[in-house]
Amino acid sequence: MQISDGSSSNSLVGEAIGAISRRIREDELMPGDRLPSEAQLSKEMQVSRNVVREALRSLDAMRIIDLATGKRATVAHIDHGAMSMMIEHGVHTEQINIHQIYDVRRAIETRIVTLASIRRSDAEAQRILALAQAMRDASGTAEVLMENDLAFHMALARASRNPVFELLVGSFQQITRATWPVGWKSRTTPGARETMIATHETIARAIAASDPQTATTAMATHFDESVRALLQAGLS
Amino acid sequence: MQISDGSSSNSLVGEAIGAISRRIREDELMPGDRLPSEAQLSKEMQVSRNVVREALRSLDAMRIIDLATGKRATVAHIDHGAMSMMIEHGVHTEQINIHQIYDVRRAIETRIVTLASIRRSDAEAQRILALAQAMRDASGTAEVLMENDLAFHMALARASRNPVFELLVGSFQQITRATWPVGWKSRTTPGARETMIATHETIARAIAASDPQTATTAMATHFDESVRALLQAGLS
DNA sequence: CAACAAAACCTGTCCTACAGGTTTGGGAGA
DNA sequence: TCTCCCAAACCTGTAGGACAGGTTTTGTTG
Repeated sequence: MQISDGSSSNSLVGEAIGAISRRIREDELMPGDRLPSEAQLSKEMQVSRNVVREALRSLDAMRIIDLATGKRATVAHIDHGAMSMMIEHGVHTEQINIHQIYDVRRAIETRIVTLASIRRSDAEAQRILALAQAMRDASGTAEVLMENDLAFHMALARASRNPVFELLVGSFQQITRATWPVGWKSRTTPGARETMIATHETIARAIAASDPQTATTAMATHFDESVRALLQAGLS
Repeated sequence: MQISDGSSSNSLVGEAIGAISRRIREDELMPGDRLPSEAQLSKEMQVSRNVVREALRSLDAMRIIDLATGKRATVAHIDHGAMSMMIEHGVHTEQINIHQIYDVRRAIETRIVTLASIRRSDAEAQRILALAQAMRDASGTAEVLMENDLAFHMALARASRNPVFELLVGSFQQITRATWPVGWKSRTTPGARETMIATHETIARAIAASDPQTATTAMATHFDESVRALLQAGLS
């Protein structure tokens, strides 16, 4: 249904999208490399500059290229911006619910900590420990705590050395930001909140100690606990 | 960095993207609902129709809305088209390698079979069994076998009743299509090929028998075996 | 040879025009 | 009154031109 490999849709814009992405592949352009100008593409494919622009916008929306005024389009680095929007759209239109996202995150992040335990650099281990500490330091301010929590999970994904995991964790960040407070508020006792922070510390220490077993178990526990908190808050 | 919640980039198109997605959210439009016409949006936001069109194209590229000639734009159902292209782009530009994708698939699909074993309808169980059988029937023709293999994994994702899993499995389909033959060819002995098909049958039967344990183990084995096959083929 | 300024190039936005789909509303006929 | 059908109104797809700012290239000067 979509473009992908060979040709494309029946519209000129669709064909242009196909032609441009094919060109990126066939010329083996790497991130940062520049594409031809709109005028040149327009001339080459014999379509109006309008069509070229809409095709470039589409590729930009998918984060396949970067657009900037005055400069020519460049091949883009992977980035979760587009996928974030897709996920958010799915949730807002009730095609996805929060539990489904947590289930996916659990599956992904338990694997991530396993890999992170094995592959993390020392600097990454330090940063992860620091973020866990930052969570504890900020335990009084929900918003700061949340941002450190998100950064913590992102740091794990990065330490897994798999950009796809990083992409996925990043994609869920935005929607998590919208629902995180629900889970936090449902942890009414100091003990429940302490446990949540302590679990992050356990994960951080296990990764620093290159102990995948402990790290993975702790992450699984963390998600079990988070889902319970969300359910308790009566979230759909 | 991206739009998402509040406002947006500094370009008119960026603002238009933000305004339109905000409108979808605030008006609580559901998939299939129609958006205002380009002319109307253009008048409302005081920008040229050109800007509106580029914004709509962007949202279409992210599969947030559907565009069709003559008709007004409608809110879209979730679909993996955009993510497929993003993944393919990542692989072609060497930002992602095949092993990383298999690692993610393993993490996701072991969870999928667990869920599918529990949640699958009888019809889904039948279809999954039928696809495993189709793989065996087509074992002589690599291409048909591959398509049935892909359909098999897609059917599992659907039976997990989590649209995010479906989205992810779908997203990896296109790139898998490009690398699947490598793994198949590296299974040089009839025994290796038989094992690969038999594992799918084991998974199918376990799901039909609502046996998550067996299904999950078999899926893990399947991925271990697939990764070994790819390594053996010397794939980067 | 380095620095700078002008020229050439490029993208962002607007406008107008028209070909061909789609939706709608009204009229003809039952 | 209701149904069916067609024409009018509406809408998107594509083209081409124009111009205001950015960015890159180039050529000249110190």
